Amino acid sequence: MDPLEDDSLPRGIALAWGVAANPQRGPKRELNIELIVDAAIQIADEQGLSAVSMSSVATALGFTTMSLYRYVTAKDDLILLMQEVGMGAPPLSIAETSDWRDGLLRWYRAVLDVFAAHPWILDVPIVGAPNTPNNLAWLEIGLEVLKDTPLDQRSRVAAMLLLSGQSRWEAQIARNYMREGEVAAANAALATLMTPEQFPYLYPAIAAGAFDADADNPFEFGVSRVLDGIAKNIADVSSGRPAPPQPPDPNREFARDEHVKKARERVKDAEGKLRDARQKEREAIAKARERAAKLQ
Amino acid sequence: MDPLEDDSLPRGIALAWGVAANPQRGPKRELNIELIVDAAIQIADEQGLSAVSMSSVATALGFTTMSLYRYVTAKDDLILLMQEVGMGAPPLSIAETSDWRDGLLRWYRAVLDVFAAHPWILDVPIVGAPNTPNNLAWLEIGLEVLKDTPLDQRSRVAAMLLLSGQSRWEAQIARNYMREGEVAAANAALATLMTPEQFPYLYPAIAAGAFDADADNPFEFGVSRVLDGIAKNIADVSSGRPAPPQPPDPNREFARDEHVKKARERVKDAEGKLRDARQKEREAIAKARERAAKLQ
DNA sequence: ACACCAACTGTACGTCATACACACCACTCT
DNA sequence: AGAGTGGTGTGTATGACGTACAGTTGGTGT
Repeated sequence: MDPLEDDSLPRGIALAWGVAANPQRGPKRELNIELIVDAAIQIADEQGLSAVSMSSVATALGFTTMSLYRYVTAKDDLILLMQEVGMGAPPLSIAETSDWRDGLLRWYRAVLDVFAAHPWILDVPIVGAPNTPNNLAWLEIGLEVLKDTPLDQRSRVAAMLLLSGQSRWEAQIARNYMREGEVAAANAALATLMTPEQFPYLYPAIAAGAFDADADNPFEFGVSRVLDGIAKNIADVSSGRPAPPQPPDPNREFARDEHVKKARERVKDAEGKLRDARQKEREAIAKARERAAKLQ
Repeated sequence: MDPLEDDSLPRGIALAWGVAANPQRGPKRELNIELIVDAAIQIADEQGLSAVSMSSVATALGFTTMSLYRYVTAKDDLILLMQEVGMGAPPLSIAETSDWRDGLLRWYRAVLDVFAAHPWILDVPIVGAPNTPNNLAWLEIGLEVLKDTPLDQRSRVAAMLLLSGQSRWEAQIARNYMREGEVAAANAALATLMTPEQFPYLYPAIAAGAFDADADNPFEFGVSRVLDGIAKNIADVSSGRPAPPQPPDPNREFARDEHVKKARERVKDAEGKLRDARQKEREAIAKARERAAKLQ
């Protein structure tokens, strides 16, 4: 019946695109994926992502745990679909402006709204580039906002990626500051632990309340900087000026793989001695224990 | 012996600051926290954070699982300490420049080096504002870099927070693009699924290779924008010009709590009907099943 | 009519974090 | 010196979790 089916695709992705093969034979299905995902989302909304277990979802639906596996190959699939459905489609009003900056700000705020409604989305680990319809739709509408901009394709995508990251980060921070009591307590504890000598620049900042929940701090500091940065890039490009290159990092004169390996080595080396010492300590303990065991 | 002890502090934090109470009585301790944390880090370095279990760490050390609980109240403590130790102290060379922009770039690259060496740090959930020595030291040195800047305390902290977020995000992305084969495969799959009509702006971008692993794309696009944004902010402040306010969002005229609640409601409302429908469907199924059960 | 396969159930397994009870030990106080 | 106490590492147990596997039942294509 369903002409679209593709076994080569991860089941979750296939489901998200609605191209999963649906079998014809056998008893009629009593459940469906939307129902399952929806139940899972409801649980996550109410009790957080960690409360979403195959069993909790199944019981919410009145089925057994294992029945879900007829619709989803693994819990990861379910999580992926939750994220996709939870994000939803971006409000089209985002693109209803001719000012790219206004548009991106709308985009950003819309994303933050989604995160406010479904905070658990922030707990879903990022697996790779977006490849499900709603997630791509968010990217799409962002690119539409940038359409009259002189940026090239790569830069547009990079700009949207940047904004995505910023929105996630901001939402993350906001969530942490949700419980204000904890913040105050943490700040107080911090004050007793850190000394002005240890942290000459940080201490006064905290004393000045820079760590408190946003009082008069310009609320959207982060996005504003990001948008300013994009604006500068746009201005540079449209004035034909090449973006001034960052000063090269002596350790970054390699291809990416190479570089990461290098960095890894450098840090590893730095930690090497300490590690070796501890390894030895560990071995010494192990030996001592063996000896003790033998004696006994 | 240890004059510093504070029961009111979460054990993990106390340990990080080295102010955890160390008991006098009883048999000599065979283990110590550094050893445990170090073993855990080694496991995470080699097999990822998910491979770190109380049992795996204990066996690596040659002790029983439960013995670790004499040093750590819960696995979360261990994770917190792993993060703290994994971050390490920031290289002091970061502040050895009089140019804030250069300094922040060094800061950023140093953080990326750490993430390259310990990718699992990205998997450690952010719990709140940094409150352990090394994490604060990173913030501290960032503030030092900004010391000759006209920014006020809050803005400096906000700027560092922004840069932190960007570095995490960039590292996250970089990690995802590590497995290039997968990326290519995903892009190919995507091409078969999305149509140019559905995604008029995105489709050409992908076709143009905007999704491919960084080829000629300016490598540090994100940071460059962020630094440009901070530069603009600095310029504005030092020229006495007040930062131009973002256009107010009609939904953001409330205090933060209020706003989040509001947003939550809006999205919830939007989804309400769908949800209700599905809830009803679910109930209908449940009833049908009950009836069936009774008949049987 | 029959064969087959699919939908849901039930049970089982391995892993995990962690509670709790033990046996043992060293410092402290008498 | 001897007892008491609170600490050590160990062993066992529990409940939650994801999911493999083996039914049992029921629809559909032949």
